[in-house]
Amino acid sequence: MIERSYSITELTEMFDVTSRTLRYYEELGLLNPERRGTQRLYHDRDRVRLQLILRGRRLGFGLQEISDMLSLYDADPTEVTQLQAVLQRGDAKLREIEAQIRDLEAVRAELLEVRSRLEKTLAQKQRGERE
Amino acid sequence: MIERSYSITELTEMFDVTSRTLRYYEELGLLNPERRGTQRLYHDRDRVRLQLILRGRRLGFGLQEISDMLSLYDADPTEVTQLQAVLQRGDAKLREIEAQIRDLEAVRAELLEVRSRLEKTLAQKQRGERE
DNA sequence: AAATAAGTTGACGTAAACGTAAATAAAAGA
DNA sequence: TCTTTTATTTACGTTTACGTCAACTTATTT
Repeated sequence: MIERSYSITELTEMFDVTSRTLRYYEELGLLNPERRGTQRLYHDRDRVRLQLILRGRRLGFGLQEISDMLSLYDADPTEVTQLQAVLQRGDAKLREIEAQIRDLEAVRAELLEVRSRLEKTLAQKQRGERE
Repeated sequence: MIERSYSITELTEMFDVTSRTLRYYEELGLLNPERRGTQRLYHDRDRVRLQLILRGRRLGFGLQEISDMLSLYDADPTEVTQLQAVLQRGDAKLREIEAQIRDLEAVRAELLEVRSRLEKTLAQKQRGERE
């Protein structure tokens, strides 16, 4: 696989975001593009991180929260106690995620119920109509 | 089951929200408490709706979006075409939810991977330590 | 070299979802 | 009845996540 690099507009077009968004994410330390003089040069690493960030946004996470999760990813702690702390935080986040999945599945079930109720009503109305 | 009713502070304590939040939701039409003179009187119906709203918030939905979903719940359209429209909107939302569940499960899988990686590193360090 | 396009740094603006404080009214307890 | 307590409306403030200029600087075309 070849190491690609991207200009800011290439990346914005790729993910349908504005350059402001990319600069803002950088301001928060979520992205760290290389500098080619004054201009930003994004690499695959940045692209992947951006993808993760945007998925997080779609899922309703805040940028600070996303930052925390990303720090779990690339954490490489030297101290054992630090490593254990990271593990704890990761587990906590994992439990949150699992709770969220359960909640979403409840929403799904409720929507399906509503759906079948509506379909029943629809069938009745249509039977009534063709008389 | 007895029909209970709640004052605004009872409800806020029940769900750990402020009265401002409840009034704001009312302003947006998400809640419609009875009025006992000038004061608000919430019933079980309101309590259940509030519960749904707060779950929606935890899942990252906006209040407008939540309002739309609630309107699916209590929609009782008279026209067949309207009913079909509601069904369509419901199906669209359902697909969104399912996509969200898939994304969340991906996040879960990634966190589990990170976790096992960290545990391996931890085991190594601990083996190294007791020498 | 001149013109056009792409990118940069401020800096002020904005929508959503409330927080917070002030002024006032109504209910409940002593 | 007097006084806490609870609640109401009004209105300005705040945080997050960007949008939107403006004023330049740097690259790229022609």
